[in-house]
Amino acid sequence: MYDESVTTSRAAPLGSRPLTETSAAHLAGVFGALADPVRLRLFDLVRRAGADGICSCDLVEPLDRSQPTISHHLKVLREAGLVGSRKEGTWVWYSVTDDALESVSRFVGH
Amino acid sequence: MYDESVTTSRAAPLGSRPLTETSAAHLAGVFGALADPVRLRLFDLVRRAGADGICSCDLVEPLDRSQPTISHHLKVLREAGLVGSRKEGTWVWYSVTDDALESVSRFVGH
DNA sequence: CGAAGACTTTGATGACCGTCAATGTACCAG
DNA sequence: CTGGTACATTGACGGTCATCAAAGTCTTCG
Repeated sequence: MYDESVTTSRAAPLGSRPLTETSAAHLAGVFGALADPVRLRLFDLVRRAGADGICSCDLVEPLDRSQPTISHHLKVLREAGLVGSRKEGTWVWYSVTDDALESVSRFVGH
Repeated sequence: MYDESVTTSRAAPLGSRPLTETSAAHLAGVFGALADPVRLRLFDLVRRAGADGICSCDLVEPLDRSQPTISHHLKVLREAGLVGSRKEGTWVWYSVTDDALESVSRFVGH
């Protein structure tokens, strides 16, 4: 069984070279960080918080996961360069960093 | 140990609602399809082939994986809506479909 | 028909992932 | 110091994934 709906039009970034093995690995890492529903919604919530960021404590309940699980996912997002964290007293504020998203944006092409 | 480099500026798509559980699952699926180095380079090669597409037989050698493995990865990309296939005689031509990439593009926000 | 080529599917294996309970660590209030 | 709060880390468990060899399905050609 084959898919016959093959309508293509989007061009690859012209003038650029095919993905090298290492840059593919890096990009795949970023995509991997976004390849989980919980992390996606987590990232979405953080992004909506804007420059001020959002407290980690406000991310547990809306996602209906245990606190260690949220902590784990935030770590993954942080290590992928998608979010940054700032400790303030007892709690931690998260906000997005544009670096990783820009790699994605450059790959998908506008 | 905390990451102190928190420079945020990218705004979330204004006027849109937080990601629902189902749309997050769908998007995560697309990201998951791109979360592997081999699949990323595979997709990159297909995209570079343009509207004509590229024969599956020309995708095995440059990625240095067994032919069944390439076939498997192409299936993942196809089921994610990232590429389409067209059978022609004995062999199969792959080309990109913009649908899935546009979901990504809309999410990352230009 | 029979052989060969191009893919796909199956089965097996080792690695990785999401999740939570339990525990650990840092900070604040009294 | 004691208790409580906000996170992070550890350890364990079940599930999924990438990979290949082997076998199966089509299709073309003689």
